[in-house]
Amino acid sequence: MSTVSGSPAQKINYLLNRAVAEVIDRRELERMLLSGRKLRIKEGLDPSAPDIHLGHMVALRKMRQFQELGHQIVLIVGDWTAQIGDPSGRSATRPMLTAEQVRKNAETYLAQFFRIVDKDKTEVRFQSEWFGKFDLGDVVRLTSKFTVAQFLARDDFAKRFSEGRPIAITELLYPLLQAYDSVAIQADVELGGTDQKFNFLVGRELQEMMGQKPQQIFMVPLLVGTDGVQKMSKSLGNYIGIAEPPEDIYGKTMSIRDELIMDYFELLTDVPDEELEEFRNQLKGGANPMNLKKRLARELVRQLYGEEDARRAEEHFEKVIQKKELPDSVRECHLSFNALRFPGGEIDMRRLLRATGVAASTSEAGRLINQGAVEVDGKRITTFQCQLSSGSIIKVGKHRFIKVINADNQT
RNA sequence: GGAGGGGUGCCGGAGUGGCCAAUCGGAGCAGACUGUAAAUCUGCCGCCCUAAGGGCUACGCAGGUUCGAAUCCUGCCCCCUCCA
Repeated sequence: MSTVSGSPAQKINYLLNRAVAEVIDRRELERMLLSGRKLRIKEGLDPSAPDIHLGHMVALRKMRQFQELGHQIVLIVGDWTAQIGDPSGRSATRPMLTAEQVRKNAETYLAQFFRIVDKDKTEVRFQSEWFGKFDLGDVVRLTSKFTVAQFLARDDFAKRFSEGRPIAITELLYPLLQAYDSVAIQADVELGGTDQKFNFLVGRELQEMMGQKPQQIFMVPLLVGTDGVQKMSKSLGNYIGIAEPPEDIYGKTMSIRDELIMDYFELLTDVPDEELEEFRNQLKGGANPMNLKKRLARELVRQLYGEEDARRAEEHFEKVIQKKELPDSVRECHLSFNALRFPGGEIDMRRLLRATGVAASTSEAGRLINQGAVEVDGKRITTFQCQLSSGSIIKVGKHRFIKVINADNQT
């Protein structure tokens, strides 16, 4: 994991300026950081989407920086709010989760979370610690502090309301619960994406109402996903997961559109600002963006896996994608050739592709073959039947490879 | 409590008795072009069958009418809007 070197003052400066969208209240936070007091930095975990991707990483890196300055991360597992489904930035109601799903998701999430954030400087808390004791009276007291108009001020609520689309009552509850979390753990700072601004602000208000000092709000920019349009999110499928294999992280990074390169550098790496400026000039000067993108891809894999894996991922990319050579290792599939033969004795490639899992169905496999997407040992096939020897390499599309081994011979 | 509208493939959204495995758009996949970029163009985009061709499922659920239903009828479930 990367560490920014320098004096505490320099680190604070970096923390407050690099990859930051908005801080409320900035002056106050700066003062608190300089005071030397150990701050409690709150971060919410939404256990409905267990996989962490680069979009989350922007905030996770910030947490890491806070930790390096000696502060305490308090990670809240939203086991209650997950049952509601956070409506932030969405226009549709989300399905509720069962307690069991939440627990399982949280486990996966934490394992990934601690690849970036220091576990020893993190306090993990479950909402059920406090909401489990809530009774109706508490709920009434909590809800009575705010008005519908206040909540309708929130962008997505306002939009849905005016468009006549449904807003579940529980969704209005969401910001309240999240706000109460801040009270429960006495947060000094809450950290997250800009789409959370409303919820964060409710937290501030509620803390003040309940006699606490209102938390400072630290918002990081939202990372645009691999589609180049919408924010990175799992449900949109435009994400790069931090737990994906190095080659995939590298490869997916290479396929982002050029316009995103600098954003990614700024939000996801510690490449110094001066160097980024230089990159921008290079791009303006007509340099091939691919080279910068390779640097970016390397940086990302290095952060998540280390130098050695970054180098290997790059080699893999150059070899397989750029030079169109075979990868070093190809997934092997052992299967009975005889079970896949036509009466004439040749192999039915459609059934083989399905059996190996490359295609979801025989029909799909047939389509792939008809479209010229399938190569056997470097030769494109155009018919379903094929003479195949054990150990053949099959390539489907641009980057799917399998090696088929005839299991008939081995028994 | 009253009135009205609606549930279609991954999503949006046409279709109101046969020409519907279902127009179109998006997503996705593949091919061409490339820098595995983007954009663009082309094709595919339910499942199964030895590709032509055929079969089987499918339009909220369950029945029914009909030679024939996503389309008509009955019941049920669910959703939305407006009035109170």
